[in-house]
Formats: sequence, structure tokens, C-alpha cells
Amino acid sequence: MMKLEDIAKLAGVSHSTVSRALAGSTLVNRATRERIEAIANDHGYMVNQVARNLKLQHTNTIGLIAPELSNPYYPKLIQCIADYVSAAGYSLQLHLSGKNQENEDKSLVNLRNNRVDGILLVTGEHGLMASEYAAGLHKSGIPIVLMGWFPGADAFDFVTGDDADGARQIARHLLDLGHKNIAVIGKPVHRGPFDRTTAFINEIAQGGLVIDAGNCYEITSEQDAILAVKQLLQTEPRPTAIFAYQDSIALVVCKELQAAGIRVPDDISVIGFDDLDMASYVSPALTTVGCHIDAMAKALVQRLTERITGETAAAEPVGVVVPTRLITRQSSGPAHDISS
Amino acid sequence: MMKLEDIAKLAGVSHSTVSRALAGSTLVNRATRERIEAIANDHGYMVNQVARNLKLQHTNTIGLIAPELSNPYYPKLIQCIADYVSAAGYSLQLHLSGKNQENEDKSLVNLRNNRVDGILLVTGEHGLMASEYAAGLHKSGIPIVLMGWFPGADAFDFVTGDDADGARQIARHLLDLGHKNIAVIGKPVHRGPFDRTTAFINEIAQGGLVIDAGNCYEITSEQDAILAVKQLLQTEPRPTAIFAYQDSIALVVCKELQAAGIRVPDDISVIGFDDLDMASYVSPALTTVGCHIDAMAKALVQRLTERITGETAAAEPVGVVVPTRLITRQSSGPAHDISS
DNA sequence: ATACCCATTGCAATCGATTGCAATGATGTG
DNA sequence: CACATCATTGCAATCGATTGCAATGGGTAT
Repeated sequence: MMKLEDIAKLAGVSHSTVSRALAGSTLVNRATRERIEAIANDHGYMVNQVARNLKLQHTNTIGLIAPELSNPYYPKLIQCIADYVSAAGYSLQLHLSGKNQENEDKSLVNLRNNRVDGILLVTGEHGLMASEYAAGLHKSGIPIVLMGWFPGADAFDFVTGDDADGARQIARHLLDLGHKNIAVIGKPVHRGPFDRTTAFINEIAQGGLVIDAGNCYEITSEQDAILAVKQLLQTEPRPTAIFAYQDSIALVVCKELQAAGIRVPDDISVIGFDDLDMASYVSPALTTVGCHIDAMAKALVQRLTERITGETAAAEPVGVVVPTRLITRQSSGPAHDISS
Repeated sequence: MMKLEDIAKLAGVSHSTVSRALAGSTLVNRATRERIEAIANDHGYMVNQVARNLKLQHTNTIGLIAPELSNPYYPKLIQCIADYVSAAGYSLQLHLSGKNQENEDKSLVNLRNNRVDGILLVTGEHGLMASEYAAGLHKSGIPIVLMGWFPGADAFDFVTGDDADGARQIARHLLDLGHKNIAVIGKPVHRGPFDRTTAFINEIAQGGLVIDAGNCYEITSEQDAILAVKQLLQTEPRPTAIFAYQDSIALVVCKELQAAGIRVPDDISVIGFDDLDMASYVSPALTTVGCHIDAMAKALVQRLTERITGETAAAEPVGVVVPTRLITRQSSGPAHDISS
């Protein structure tokens, strides 16, 4: 592959001059520059970024670590991130951690060795697993911005949806609909101030209702969700509404309910969280809480690039919380007492 | 950040020795090596890949260009690809071309400048747009493997699902169900031997039926699909089955049909293509054609890594075609004549 | 004791760029 | 005409690794 030296020889100048010419420096005579440009063009010269990166001590690359792509939420987010990253002039190095500690570490090491300029860390449902290692990297000067919140996240810049507020909106919606016996299907995660189920339960309590412990199902898989539904259908009095902590779970809940002959929302209302595209396609269309993913992606890469360019290098970590909103569709309706 | 030289100084040896020690070379005394390893470890030394890449003339990274992430088919594919790529010891540089010519070119340039070892090009619905440029790159020695087929693809290694066969299976399925009046909603793409609609129409013809030109709708967006459905509902006699060339279209078709009070499949059968996860969630669950995405991803990266390592460097381009299969669900049923 | 061998280590070139500084020559000025 | 100025250009160091080759020195065979 053509290199600077080759073009220099062809043009009868030194490689320094070629380098300057191609960079558009004013230090080279206009005629010379144009001649060099022509030659470079004719021979299809393209700068070797890896040499350039070595000399310049940066790579114009951003590392992105995400858990997986099978939950449609992530592709949506990554699509936006990729667009903003490329608009900002960076390349994207993508690593899928597969929700597993070892991989998250490996990705971090890899990204660091490759000297990416900064890292975007999308934490899985369990929060950041490589937290300790990430903190080390971060302290050593590599800009890292987190998507999501978990205990310890405050050491980083982070961006998250206002999940707690979304959960509260759901709670009020259900209360308004007259539901008194509500079940919660959630994961045993603890996202502190941003925890969905905690906020939900608290808001319901604000309304003067307490959610029976027996109506709180902690699940860790779709299998569990199915089991939870089966159990729930046997309890007396049977709940008239279910809050599932994410759409993908709400979807299997609806499916299972319908398979058991229960009508949604006539018999039981179901509400999810995330506003997946799919949520509007299923029948009944899912009531859920959405967040402007685009806004989050934008904040994410903006924050990171600012850190990289040093605009905000010294500043304290900041967290940005983007609002969520309730999207009322067909899976939720007025409570009908069917305990009899 | 620590470099080789620093560790060398600490250990009282030359940087060459450190390099060898860390690479596990037998050319360095065991005791020396262990001492160096300990020091490197203590000080958190991590090799600078960009320097290494420059010297070694390869980057251990694979470039992936895909059109977008909003059609769930792509994330599914990319997930698999990412897993295989990482299993093979490479990093992934992801570029989303957004179906637009200019971006595809830009990505190719970028990837080349970054000296990725090879490129995986997943072509959008319109086939490879940067075909000419890609061909140039390929000729210049950069391994490129294509996902999908388009006229001219034979110059590359490529992997594709056997879409034509899938379409034929659908045709026979519809024929078996007794449908005589069938509509096709497809895109004006011409994927030659792998074209879905062409294969479908031909197979129907094998069954002795000819699909009326008026029943073939060429669309380029979901909007168009909705329009097509409206038109279709006015034709007499009204078709009893619709073949949509991809699930995402089939989904809006169903939605539109149902909105118009048509029952699927009682009044009209609808069949898609791709087997998106969503297809099994909607109501009625979609009859469609699926393909082992995992197998395609595997073939894709296997082929590419073989080219990179030179195992098959000299060999002719090869195309691998992975089988497809009909998945019968609820959206297709026996034909009922409702023309009256 | 001499010669030779082998294990270990260091020297220096190399990968392909960028850039501070020195060198060159043309031009302008007093 | 002598000298300062300025626009161009080249030299050489540098980024942080890898690796062929030479150098060193201890051990063994003759």
C-alpha cells in the first residue's frame, strides 16, 4: 500500500512536505500542494491511521460496551449512539459483554489496549459488573460515560432515563383506573433512586394502598415470569392489574394470561416499561413508559466527546436524567372486580 | 501510561528483553522473564496495541458495515457475528451505513484507513451500493465477505440464505391451502437467483396459477404497504392470500387488514419472511420463512478469518447458501372464497 | 589451554506517520 | 550593495512496539 514516502518520491519532495500538503498546511507552496494532491489522488493514497494514531496519541475511536442485542431496546439505543458518534467524527468499536463479568473486563482491557479515546458503557440489568476495573481505568484518565445507574455510578458521568418517575406515572394511572389489588413482577435489582419497582410501590403507597408481599414476584427469566403468572392466577382475591418491569416481560405475561383465557385488559390490566416497537404491534397494544432514546444517546456521546476534548476535563462527574412518559394503549383499563 | 521502556528500566534490562519476556519467548531466561512479568503486573503495564499494530502490519480487528439496526433482523445477525468475531480473537469496528451510498463509501474508506484486517459487508435491501469502491478495495487485497447477494457479488465471497427456496416453500404452502387468487407485496429489488418474489411467482406458476399483474404491488416503504392494502381490498375478486416479502411489512399488512375489519387468516392469509422474534408475538402469529442466522454468521466470519490468515487466500470466491424453512403459524389458513 | 557452542541479552532498524527547527533562496529595504 | 525578512522545504526525532543480528560470557570437548 502506498505510503507517504512513495508519494514524496513521485513528487520529488520530502515526505514531510507531502504530509503537510495533504494536511492542508499553509507551510507548503500552493502549486506544490496541488501537485502532491493530484499525485496522491491518482495513486489512491490513503493515510495509515494506525501510524498516525501512534504519533498523535489518540485514535478517534470510541469504545462501546453493551450487554447484548436481543432485547430490542439495545439496538435502538446503539443505532442512535452510532449515528451521533459518527457525526462527531469518531469510529465505533463495539463489544457485546453478554451480561457476564469476565467479558466486560476483557472488553475494557481490549479497548484500553487499543487506546480508544473514550468508552461508553451500557450497563446491563445487573448494573455494571466490571465496576472496579472500570473505576480504575477511569481514574487512570480514560473518559468513561455510563448509561444507566447503579450503586457506585456517581464516580462516573452517567445518563439514565427517569425510570422512577415513569414508574410513578404508571402507579397513578392504575390508581386512577380504580385498581386496588395490584401485582408487581420485577427483577431483584437495586437501582437506588432510579429503581422502577421501588418507586412504583412507593407511589402506590402514596395513594393509600399497600401492595401485598405475596403479590410481588421477583423473577430473573422469562420462564420465571410464566411461573409467576400461574401462581398469580391462583391467588385470592386475584389482582386486577400487573406491572411488569419491562416490556419484554409484559409481553410474555400477556401471552400467558391470554393462554389461560384471561382477557387483557377486561379481566386484568398489564403495563410494561421501555416502549419497544413491538409494544404497539401486539394485541392488545401495550401500555408502557417510554423515554427519548435519541436524547439519551445524544447526551451520552456529547458528554463523552466533551471529556475527550478536555472541554470539561476537570469538572466533577455529572449525571443527566432524561424524562420518561406514560404511553397509554389498550392493555390497561378500568378495574373490574372479578374476585367472586 | 507505562511503556516497554519504563518496565525495562525498572527491571534493569533492555526493552527488547521485556518485549520478548512478555511475549513468552524462549529466548529469555526464565528467572528474568518472571521478574519482568512481576514488575509489569505490579505497574499495570498493558501493551500499546496501536504501536504493535503498526509494527506487525495487522490490527486484529474486523470491520462490519450494516445498513441499520431498526429492522430487528440486523441486530440478531450482528449479535451472532459479534460473538463469532470475538471468539476468533478479533475486535469489531461497527459502521451503520444507513442505507445510503455516501455513508457506505465513507465507512469503507474509514475501515481501510484504520487498516482493519478484513471487512464484513451486510448489504441492505438495495444490494451493495458502494459496489464499485468495494470491488476496488477487494482487488487491492483487503478480504471482504458479503452478506447477501446482488448482481456483481460473485466477485466476492458471500453468504446468503436460500431465500428463493423459502419463497418456493411459501408458494407451495399457499397452493396446498387451496389459494387461487394471491397477491404479492414486494420491493423492486432484483436479487437474481435469490430473489424472493421472482421465485415465489415462478413456483406459483409451476402450480398452474398465474399471478395477475394487478396483484403485484411494488413498495418502498411501510406507507406504501398501507396504500397497497387499501388498493388490494378494492380489487375484485379480492385475493385470499398475501405474500409480503418481509415480516416487518407483513406486520403492517396484518394491522391494516384488521383495522379494515378483515379477519386473518379466515378472510385473507398473510405470510411474511425472516422470522423475526416479533412474528411469534403478534396476533395472529405470523407464518413466515426462517433461516439459521447463527449458521450464516458463523459462515461469514469463518470465511473471512480464513481469508485473513491466508488459508484460502488464493482460492476462487465462494458463495455459501444456507437453507431456509417454512414456519407455519396462525396467519395462514385454507382459502375461503369470499368474492361474493 | 584453545576452540567452540549455546543460552542470554542488547543494539539498532523498522513500521508510517507528524512536527520543531534549521537551511535555503528569493525578495525587499536602506 | 549588504543585510534582514519571509516563504518553502528538508532533516531528524518521536510515538511504542518487534525482531534479525551481533555481542557477551560461561561451560564443555579436545
